[in-house]
Amino acid sequence: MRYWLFKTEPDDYGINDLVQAAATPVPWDGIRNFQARNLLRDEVKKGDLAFIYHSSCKQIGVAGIAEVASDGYPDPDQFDAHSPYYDERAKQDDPRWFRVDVVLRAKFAEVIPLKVIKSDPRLTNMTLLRQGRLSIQPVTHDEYAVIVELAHD
DNA sequence: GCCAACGTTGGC
DNA sequence: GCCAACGTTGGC
Repeated sequence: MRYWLFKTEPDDYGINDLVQAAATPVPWDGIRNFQARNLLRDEVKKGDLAFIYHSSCKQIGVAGIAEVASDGYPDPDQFDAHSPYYDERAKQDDPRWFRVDVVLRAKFAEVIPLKVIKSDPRLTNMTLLRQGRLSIQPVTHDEYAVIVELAHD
Protein backbone atom coordinates (compact mmCIF):
# COMPACT_ATOMS: atom_id res chain seq x y z
CA MET A 1 0.00 0.00 0.00
CA ARG A 2 1.38 3.36 -1.01
CA TYR A 3 0.63 7.01 -0.39
CA TRP A 4 0.14 9.81 -2.92
CA LEU A 5 -0.79 13.43 -3.27
CA PHE A 6 -3.29 14.41 -5.96
CA LYS A 7 -3.59 18.06 -6.91
CA THR A 8 -6.75 19.75 -7.97
CA GLU A 9 -8.12 23.24 -8.39
CA PRO A 10 -11.12 23.30 -6.05
CA ASP A 11 -12.95 25.87 -8.19
CA ASP A 12 -12.96 23.12 -10.78
CA TYR A 13 -13.17 20.01 -8.59
CA GLY A 14 -12.38 19.84 -4.89
CA ILE A 15 -12.87 18.03 -1.62
CA ASN A 16 -16.50 19.11 -1.37
CA ASP A 17 -17.26 17.42 -4.66
CA LEU A 18 -15.83 14.24 -3.19
CA VAL A 19 -17.99 14.72 -0.11
CA GLN A 20 -20.97 15.02 -2.41
CA ALA A 21 -20.04 11.84 -4.27
CA ALA A 22 -19.95 10.05 -0.91
CA ALA A 23 -19.32 6.33 -1.46
CA THR A 24 -19.55 6.50 -5.24
CA PRO A 25 -16.09 6.28 -6.86
CA VAL A 26 -15.32 9.23 -9.08
CA PRO A 27 -12.74 9.30 -11.88
CA TRP A 28 -9.63 11.38 -11.26
CA ASP A 29 -9.23 12.48 -14.84
CA GLY A 30 -7.70 15.09 -17.06
CA ILE A 31 -4.11 14.34 -16.09
CA ARG A 32 -2.03 15.32 -19.11
CA ASN A 33 1.54 15.18 -17.91
CA PHE A 34 3.76 12.23 -18.71
CA GLN A 35 5.37 11.85 -15.32
CA ALA A 36 1.96 11.88 -13.63
CA ARG A 37 0.61 9.57 -16.34
CA ASN A 38 3.32 7.01 -15.70
CA LEU A 39 2.44 6.98 -12.02
CA LEU A 40 -1.29 6.52 -12.74
CA ARG A 41 -0.58 3.77 -15.24
CA ASP A 42 2.06 1.81 -13.36
CA GLU A 43 2.27 2.73 -9.69
CA VAL A 44 -1.01 3.95 -8.23
CA LYS A 45 -3.03 0.93 -7.13
CA LYS A 46 -6.46 0.20 -5.74
CA GLY A 47 -6.39 0.53 -1.95
CA ASP A 48 -3.67 3.23 -1.91
CA LEU A 49 -4.39 6.49 -0.09
CA ALA A 50 -4.04 9.95 -1.59
CA PHE A 51 -4.05 13.40 -0.07
CA ILE A 52 -6.34 15.77 -1.90
CA TYR A 53 -4.39 19.00 -2.42
CA HIS A 54 -6.05 22.27 -3.38
CA SER A 55 -3.98 24.49 -5.65
CA SER A 56 -4.53 27.88 -7.32
CA CYS A 57 -7.18 28.94 -4.87
CA LYS A 58 -7.76 30.94 -1.69
CA GLN A 59 -6.86 28.18 0.78
CA ILE A 60 -3.91 26.35 -0.71
CA GLY A 61 -3.05 23.09 0.99
CA VAL A 62 -4.09 19.56 1.88
CA ALA A 63 -7.86 19.28 2.23
CA GLY A 64 -8.38 15.60 2.97
CA ILE A 65 -7.74 12.00 2.08
CA ALA A 66 -9.16 9.80 -0.66
CA GLU A 67 -8.85 6.09 -1.21
CA VAL A 68 -7.85 4.89 -4.64
CA ALA A 69 -10.74 2.73 -5.85
CA SER A 70 -9.27 1.30 -9.06
CA ASP A 71 -5.98 0.58 -10.72
CA GLY A 72 -5.07 2.87 -13.61
CA TYR A 73 -7.09 2.52 -16.82
CA PRO A 74 -7.25 4.58 -20.03
CA ASP A 75 -8.99 7.95 -19.69
CA PRO A 76 -11.85 7.72 -22.22
CA ASP A 77 -11.93 11.50 -22.73
CA GLN A 78 -8.79 11.25 -24.84
CA PHE A 79 -10.85 9.50 -27.54
CA ASP A 80 -13.79 11.93 -27.40
CA ALA A 81 -13.41 14.64 -30.03
CA HIS A 82 -15.84 16.84 -28.11
CA SER A 83 -13.94 16.65 -24.84
CA PRO A 84 -11.44 19.33 -23.87
CA TYR A 85 -9.15 16.41 -23.01
CA TYR A 86 -9.33 14.96 -26.53
CA ASP A 87 -5.95 13.88 -27.90
CA GLU A 88 -5.84 12.98 -31.57
CA ARG A 89 -2.56 11.16 -31.07
CA ALA A 90 -4.16 8.64 -28.70
CA LYS A 91 -5.26 5.31 -30.17
CA GLN A 92 -7.70 2.83 -28.64
CA ASP A 93 -5.05 0.13 -28.68
CA ASP A 94 -2.34 2.59 -27.65
CA PRO A 95 -3.77 5.04 -25.10
CA ARG A 96 -1.66 7.98 -24.00
CA TRP A 97 -3.54 9.01 -20.84
CA PHE A 98 -4.73 7.15 -17.77
CA ARG A 99 -6.87 7.80 -14.73
CA VAL A 100 -7.91 6.08 -11.52
CA ASP A 101 -11.13 6.22 -9.52
CA VAL A 102 -11.16 7.64 -6.00
CA VAL A 103 -13.52 7.72 -3.06
CA LEU A 104 -13.46 10.13 -0.14
CA ARG A 105 -11.88 8.82 3.03
CA ALA A 106 -11.72 11.98 5.15
CA LYS A 107 -12.25 15.71 4.83
CA PHE A 108 -10.01 17.60 7.24
CA ALA A 109 -11.66 20.10 9.59
CA GLU A 110 -9.24 22.71 8.23
CA VAL A 111 -7.14 22.74 5.09
CA ILE A 112 -3.50 22.23 6.09
CA PRO A 113 -1.89 25.31 4.55
CA LEU A 114 1.08 25.00 2.24
CA LYS A 115 2.80 27.48 4.59
CA VAL A 116 2.57 24.99 7.45
CA ILE A 117 3.91 22.18 5.30
CA LYS A 118 6.81 24.38 4.16
CA SER A 119 7.70 25.30 7.71
CA ASP A 120 7.70 21.74 9.11
CA PRO A 121 11.28 20.41 9.15
CA ARG A 122 9.98 16.85 8.82
CA LEU A 123 8.49 17.65 5.43
CA THR A 124 11.37 19.42 3.68
CA ASN A 125 11.89 16.50 1.31
CA MET A 126 8.29 16.26 0.19
CA THR A 127 7.91 16.08 -3.56
CA LEU A 128 5.35 18.86 -3.18
CA LEU A 129 8.14 21.22 -2.09
CA ARG A 130 10.80 19.84 -4.42
CA GLN A 131 8.80 19.51 -7.61
CA GLY A 132 5.85 21.76 -7.13
CA ARG A 133 4.21 21.34 -10.48
CA LEU A 134 3.70 17.58 -10.55
CA SER A 135 -0.02 16.81 -10.28
CA ILE A 136 0.29 13.19 -9.07
CA GLN A 137 3.14 12.65 -6.66
CA PRO A 138 4.40 10.05 -4.20
CA VAL A 139 4.28 10.63 -0.44
CA THR A 140 6.36 8.58 1.98
CA HIS A 141 4.82 6.77 4.93
CA ASP A 142 6.54 9.18 7.33
CA GLU A 143 5.31 12.24 5.43
CA TYR A 144 1.83 10.77 5.42
CA ALA A 145 1.91 10.32 9.18
CA VAL A 146 3.12 13.89 9.76
CA ILE A 147 0.37 15.39 7.61
CA VAL A 148 -2.30 13.32 9.36
CA GLU A 149 -0.90 14.49 12.69
CA LEU A 150 -1.07 18.13 11.53
CA ALA A 151 -4.67 17.55 10.50
CA HIS A 152 -5.60 16.44 14.00
CA ASP A 153 -3.92 19.31 15.83
C1' DG B 1 -1.91 39.58 -12.95
C1' DC B 2 2.98 38.56 -12.64
C1' DC B 3 6.56 35.62 -13.37
C1' DA B 4 9.68 31.64 -12.22
C1' DA B 5 10.04 26.86 -12.99
C1' DC B 6 9.81 23.43 -15.97
C1' DG B 7 7.56 20.12 -19.26
C1' DT B 8 6.67 19.67 -24.28
C1' DT B 9 7.26 20.55 -29.10
C1' DG B 10 9.53 20.97 -33.27
C1' DG B 11 13.32 22.61 -36.31
C1' DC B 12 17.75 21.41 -37.42
C1' DG C 1 19.40 14.10 -30.06
C1' DC C 2 20.04 18.96 -28.93
C1' DC C 3 18.04 23.04 -27.61
C1' DA C 4 15.27 27.28 -28.38
C1' DA C 5 10.65 28.61 -28.30
C1' DC C 6 6.52 28.02 -26.38
C1' DG C 7 2.85 26.82 -23.12
C1' DT C 8 1.29 25.65 -18.55
C1' DT C 9 1.42 25.42 -13.64
C1' DG C 10 0.85 27.50 -9.50
C1' DG C 11 2.44 30.48 -5.57
C1' DC C 12 2.44 35.10 -4.44
